[in-house]
Amino acid sequence: MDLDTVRTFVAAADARQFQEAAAELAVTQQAVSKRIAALERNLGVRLFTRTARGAELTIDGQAFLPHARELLSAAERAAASVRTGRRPLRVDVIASRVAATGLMRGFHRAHPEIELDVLMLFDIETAVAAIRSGSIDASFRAVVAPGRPLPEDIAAVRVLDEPLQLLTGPAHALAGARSVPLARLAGHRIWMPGIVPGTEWAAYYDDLVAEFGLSIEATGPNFGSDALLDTIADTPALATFMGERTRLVWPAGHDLRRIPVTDPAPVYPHSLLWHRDNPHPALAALRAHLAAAAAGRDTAGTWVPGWAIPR
Amino acid sequence: MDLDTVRTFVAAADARQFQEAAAELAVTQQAVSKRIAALERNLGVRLFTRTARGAELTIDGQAFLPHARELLSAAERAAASVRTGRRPLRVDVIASRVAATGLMRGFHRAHPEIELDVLMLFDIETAVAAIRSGSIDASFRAVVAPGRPLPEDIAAVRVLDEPLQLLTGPAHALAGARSVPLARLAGHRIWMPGIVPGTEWAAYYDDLVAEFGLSIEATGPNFGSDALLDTIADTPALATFMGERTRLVWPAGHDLRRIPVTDPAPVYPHSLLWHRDNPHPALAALRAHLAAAAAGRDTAGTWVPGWAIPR
DNA sequence: GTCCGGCCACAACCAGTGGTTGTGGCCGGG
DNA sequence: CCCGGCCACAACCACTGGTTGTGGCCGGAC
Repeated sequence: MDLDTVRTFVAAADARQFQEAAAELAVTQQAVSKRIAALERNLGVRLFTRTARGAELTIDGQAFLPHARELLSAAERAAASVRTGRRPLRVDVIASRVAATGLMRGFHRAHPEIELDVLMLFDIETAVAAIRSGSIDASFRAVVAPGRPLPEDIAAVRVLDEPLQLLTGPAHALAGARSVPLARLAGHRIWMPGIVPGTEWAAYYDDLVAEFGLSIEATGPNFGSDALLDTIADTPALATFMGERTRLVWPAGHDLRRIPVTDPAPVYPHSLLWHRDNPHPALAALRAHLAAAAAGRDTAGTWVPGWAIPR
Repeated sequence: MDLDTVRTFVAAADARQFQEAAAELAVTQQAVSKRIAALERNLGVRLFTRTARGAELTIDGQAFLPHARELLSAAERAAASVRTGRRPLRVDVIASRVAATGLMRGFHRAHPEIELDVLMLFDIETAVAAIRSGSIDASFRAVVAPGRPLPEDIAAVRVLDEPLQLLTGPAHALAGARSVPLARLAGHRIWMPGIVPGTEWAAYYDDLVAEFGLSIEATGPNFGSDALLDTIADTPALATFMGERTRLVWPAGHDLRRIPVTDPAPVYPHSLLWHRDNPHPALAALRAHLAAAAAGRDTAGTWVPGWAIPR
C-alpha cells in the first residue's frame, strides 16, 4: 500500500468517477484505473463498482475510506512535525520521571487543539543546546547542576515539586510503615539503577546523599522498570525512590509498598526551560497552563537541593 | 513520502544502525542508506547523525519517530478494515438521523478497545442484503417497511425511540410554543427534503401523515442541512422535523426554535438488525451494550408506526 | 602510531514499477 | 439506434529503486 495510491483512492471516492480524479491529480484516467486496480489487488477486495457513469464505492470501499483519510492526515502530521516554522510545540521531558509527562497530558487535555511532540533528551546540557538552537521549544528539567548557571537567553520557572516515596517489597524492614522520616533511611540500601553520572538527576541524588547521609547505589545497568520492580519485590534489603505521581503497573503477586518520606519530604523540582526569544504561540499557552497548575502549592516541610531555582 | 521508506526509518531508528535494519528488512545496507537519504531530502531535515558505529536519531528524528509509528499503524488499521475474517465490527447507521451515531459513540466510549467501522448505506434493502452477504455486521434501521417482513436469518431488536421535534424559524406561527400537540400540526407546511420514496424512512412519514392528517412536502433535492436550516430560518410558513438528539450547529443570526411535539410524541423507532449466524465477538458486546442502554425507557404517550417491531 | 574492523556513502548498472498513448467495450440518454 | 462518456486492456517507455563494488571515516586494540 502506498500513499499516492491511497490519495488516488480518496480522490476517486470523492469525485465518484476516475476521470475527474485523474484530472485533479494531474494524471491520465488510465493511471488512476491502474492504481485503483493495484490497490484492490493488494487488499484483496473490490473497492469500487464500475458503471457507465462513473465508479461507486462498494461497502468495503466505504469502510476503507475513513481509514484512508486518516492515513493521509497522519502522513500530513508526520511531515508537519519536522517542518521548520509552525511545527508542533516540541517539549523535552526528563526520562524516568513521569510527573512531567503527566503535566503535558494535563496541558493536552486542556488544549487538545495544540499539536504537541514530546521527546526525551539525554541531559540538561543537550536540552539547553537544543533550546538555544531552536530544535526544541521547552524542556522539563531540575534546572542546572551546581556551578553551571543557565545562559542568559534561557528562561526557567519551577513548575512542580514532586515528592519522592520509598518503594519496597513486602519483606523490607520499613514495609509496614505509614511514613518514614528521611533520617531513618540512613543505613538502608537504596538502589537507583540507570542514574547517569553528570546529569542533573545524578546531581540531585548526590546532594540528597550528602545532606542526609543516605547510601544510594547506582550500580548496574538499567534493565527497565520491570526488572527494577522484580528485584525490589524479592529483595528485603533493597528499596528505591519513586516519584509520588509515577503510575506503575506491576505483575500480580508483587506486593510492593509505597511509603511517603517526611521531615523533610524530598521533592524533585521540575522546572520548565525555554528560550526567551522563542515566538511559538503554543509556548505561551503552555507557560500559562503550568503557572495556573502550580499556583497555591505549599513548599513547607520539603527539601530541594540548594541549587534548585526558587519558586 | 512512501510507507516503505517510513518503515525503513522506524527499523533504522530501533536498530540504531542501518546495517541491522537492512538485514531485518531483507535489503542491502545501501538500499537503506538511499531510502533514508531520500526521506531526509523530502522532509528537508536530517533524521540521523551517522557515526562510525551506527546512526543516532537527531532531535528532528526523535520528533518524527512517533508520527512515523502512527503512520504505519494507521496503514495497518486501514488494511485490517477490509481483511476478511477478524476485521473491525461494521455497523450501518441511517443517514440524516443522528441518534444511531450517538449510540455508536456511547458504545465506543464503553469499549474503546473494540475496533469499529461506521457506514451509511442507502436503505434497508441494501442493509439487509449486506448483512446477509456478511459485508456488514449490523444496521440501525426503523426495521422493514409494511408488507415486507424480515428474512428468517435476520434478527432485530428495537433499541432506541427518538422523539421528533419541530424545527422552525423565529417568524413561524408556532415559534413561541413550548410544545405543540401533534394534531395542531395539521395545516402547517412541513418540509423534509431528501426523503427518498421507498425507503423505510419515507414509510415512517407516510404513516405519520396518514394517521394525523399532516402535510409533509418532500419536494426538491436535498442540498444538505445547511441549506435546509437557511430556508427554515427565513421562511415563516415552513417547519421541519428533527430528532431530539440531533446536534446541529447553525450560523449566528439564525434564530431557530426546537419545539417538542406531544399527544402523542412521534418517535422514530431505531432498531438493530444483524445476522443470526454472525459470529463476530464484538457483535455480542454491541447487543449487550444497547440492551443495557435501552432498558427502562418509557413508551407511554408516544407514537410509532404499526409496523414497527415491538419492544 | 598504526592497523584492523565495522559502518555508512557514492558510483555504476540493471530490472521492474508505474506512467503514457492508443484503442475497444459497455451503458444510458437523446 | 447512434452517440457520448467512462472505464479497462495493450504496448511502449522512462525513471525509480534495487543490486554489487568500492572507498572513506572513525574507534578500539595492539
